[in-house]
Amino acid sequence: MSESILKDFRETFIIVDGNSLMHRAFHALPPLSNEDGIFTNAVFGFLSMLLKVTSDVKPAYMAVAFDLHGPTFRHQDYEAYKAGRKPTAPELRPQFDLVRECLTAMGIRQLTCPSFEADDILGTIARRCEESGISALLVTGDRDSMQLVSETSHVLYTKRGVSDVVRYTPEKVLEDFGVRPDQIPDLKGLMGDASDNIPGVPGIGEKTAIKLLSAYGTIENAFDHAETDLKGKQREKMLDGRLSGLMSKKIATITRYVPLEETLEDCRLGDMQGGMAIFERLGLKSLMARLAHFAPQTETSQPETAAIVWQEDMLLDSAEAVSGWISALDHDALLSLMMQEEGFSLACPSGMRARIPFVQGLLGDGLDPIQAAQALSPLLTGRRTLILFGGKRLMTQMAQWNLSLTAPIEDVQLMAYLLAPQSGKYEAPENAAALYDQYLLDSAALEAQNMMKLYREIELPLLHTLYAMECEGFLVDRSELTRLGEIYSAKISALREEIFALCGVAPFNLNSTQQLGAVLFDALGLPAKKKTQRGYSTDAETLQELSSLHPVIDKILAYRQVAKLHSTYIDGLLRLTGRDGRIHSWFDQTIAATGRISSSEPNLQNIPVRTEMGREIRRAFIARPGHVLVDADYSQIELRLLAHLSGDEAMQDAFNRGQDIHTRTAAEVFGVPLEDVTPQMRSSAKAVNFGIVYGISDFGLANNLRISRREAGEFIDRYFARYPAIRRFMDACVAQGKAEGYSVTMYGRRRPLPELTSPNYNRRQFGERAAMNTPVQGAAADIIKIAMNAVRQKLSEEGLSARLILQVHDELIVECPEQEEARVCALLEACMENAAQLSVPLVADVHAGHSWYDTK
DNA sequence: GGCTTCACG
DNA sequence: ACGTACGTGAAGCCG
Repeated sequence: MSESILKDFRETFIIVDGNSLMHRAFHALPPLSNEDGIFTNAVFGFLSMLLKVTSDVKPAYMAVAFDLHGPTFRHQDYEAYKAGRKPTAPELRPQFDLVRECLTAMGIRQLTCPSFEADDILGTIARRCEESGISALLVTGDRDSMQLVSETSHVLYTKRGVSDVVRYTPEKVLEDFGVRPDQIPDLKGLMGDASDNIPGVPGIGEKTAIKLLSAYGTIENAFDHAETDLKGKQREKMLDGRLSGLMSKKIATITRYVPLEETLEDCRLGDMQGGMAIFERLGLKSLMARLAHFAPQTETSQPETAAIVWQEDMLLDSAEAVSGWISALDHDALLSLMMQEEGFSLACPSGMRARIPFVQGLLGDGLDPIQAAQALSPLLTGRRTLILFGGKRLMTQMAQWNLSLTAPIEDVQLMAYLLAPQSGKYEAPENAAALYDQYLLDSAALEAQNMMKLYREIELPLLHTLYAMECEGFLVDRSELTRLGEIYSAKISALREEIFALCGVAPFNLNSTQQLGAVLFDALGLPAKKKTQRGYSTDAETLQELSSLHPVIDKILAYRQVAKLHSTYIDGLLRLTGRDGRIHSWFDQTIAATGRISSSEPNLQNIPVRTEMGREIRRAFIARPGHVLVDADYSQIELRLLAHLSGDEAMQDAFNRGQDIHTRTAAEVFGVPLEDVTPQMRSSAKAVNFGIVYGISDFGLANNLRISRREAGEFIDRYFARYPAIRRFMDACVAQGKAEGYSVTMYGRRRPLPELTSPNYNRRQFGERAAMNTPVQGAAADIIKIAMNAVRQKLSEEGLSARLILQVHDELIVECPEQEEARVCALLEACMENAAQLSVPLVADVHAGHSWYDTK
């Protein structure tokens, strides 16, 4: 973050939208109050954010802008606007006075102006900074402010809560909004903004608005051309909505000329130590500690963990330049490397940085991506540790260019995932220098959260295990897939004819749930049960209940089943089979919030098995000639973990005796001897066991077992009466989650659970179920990862040519020469069963066969 | 692009 | 009064 500021030696002005950030802070944090019963959550969140930005950016100037109440110039002429305003919560209102008291004590200026809003003040400060050659950083949670972004004025947007921030540059605004910053008011003018009660041009949405603006630049110009250039509905909407659109743009435009008394120099930042006393009074202890870091350093102060001072970027546009730069490197043990669209970026801790831009088009100096990668080969195969972001992706890319990446690596994407496993995408740092900075920060955070071992001993080795699996791939019998496809096609045609005949209507698109709903529930008059957002629900569960009312229902269900098999599995798999006849799926270890691995392009973790027709697909997954597949799956790993983690004696006893857990549960719950358990009883008990692992609710169980909610509740009560330690464990999971804010597995993997403090009942309930499920599902994920790494290592140690080719959550598949079958079966079983030492046996069932189908 | 449906653990 | 079982990915429709 400080990098772009160091580059041009400008001073930075941080201007904060006080109202916006206070609201963000208030809603992001639980309603904490101090010893005196005063609510301080918003004050804490706000100041915490302020100190974070200050330490990251080291600004020369700082000010906080606040709204004054009453109508504003921008909105006064627009009555409807007022209706959209929500009253400030009673717990928040007094915190504004508190935070302003704190800011005053810290020597931070507060800027207000009657009739103007905070973002108008932001606009004014940004303009004045631009005129004075100062960089501005606008801190706000208000997307309207994006129009103020320029080369030297950036917006630090608080996406969610106060810690999740994104820095908006002009490029980033264009990327996210589809228009330049100065076009944001035009965009709002066209598409409107429901949250601000800005109407826009009725009927014009985001996509159309962006299209019009990229063609015409401004909303005015778009209106001028609407009559001649547009046609049909769109032309009509634009002509009708002209006045509303121009008015909307006016409302959305932030003024940059607010009459402020203060000069920029008035806002110069001091050491803020004056805040100490009031922080103490308010009981904000952790802020005191952080504020102390800003105290003027005395000579005896400890050396800080020295931040890197990055040198100028070297531009390397030839193989010779790259070699020269590499040979000039210090003997640093580390080097960070990123491959981006524009080129490679490199940085090492001595401060040296370089870029290798990719040559554009056919002309010009420089290297194309392959040449650049070739020039980097000494590093890629060297002994220096490379710090990467998404190392597996880079290894795959290099392999496509016939290059290898064998150097030891660190993967900051894995670190970021472990630190925040549900944020989904992990934004890549801007360049290798920023990547190195993040590596240092994330390493420290992993240490502090006791996850370094998880990273180093499980996730990082797993990256290589997964890469090897992807390279191996899974051999498929294309002719078998084609043969099945023909059978499915024939069934689809036949079913389609029968369905149209039975319905007595003209052919319609059977794949359209809307058209199907219209036929079943309007034309045929069948009773509609569930509704979806778009009309009737036609899912399998709903249709099943109508089965006895009309013969077409079963045909539709059959059609759906075969159509799914054909489109997703036959067509999908054939399309993704490589030239080597094998399917190379992508395994992603940075997706699932619980720590599971995901598989895509294609997903090999959802190949059908539950119905015979679907299971046939597995006949096409085969071992190569002279080889077999060895398949091993954990038996009830999640329930065994539950028995272990909860310490429940009855459940542990069942596993220690090798009993069928669902039968034993049925015997317990129904109070009958094991041998008297009927299949129905076992099936119900199985549903309860599943429910327990998912975080039980009477509603969910009732739905699943098709019994009343009351009966389901009684069922659960009886279950917990027989397994009391499990209830205690579940309660403890939720309590732990609420106290710490996250769930944790026995290997230290964390999953933040902000839902647990949500004011929304449903979100909170969801949080509780996730708190019960995550320690179990997550630990199972950890254990099979340990097993996978062990399998790779043991196969290598024993010199076997067997290779791991697939993982399906609790199942591993190895392909090996026929003569290795017995050894591999034993090795696989041992690796899986010894992956963890639990208080109950961990059991894996192993089977071999020539196709995946045959291993069952 | 969001919704619906359905495949797996 | 509310409205859900936990975790994923892919295909197809529709506006």
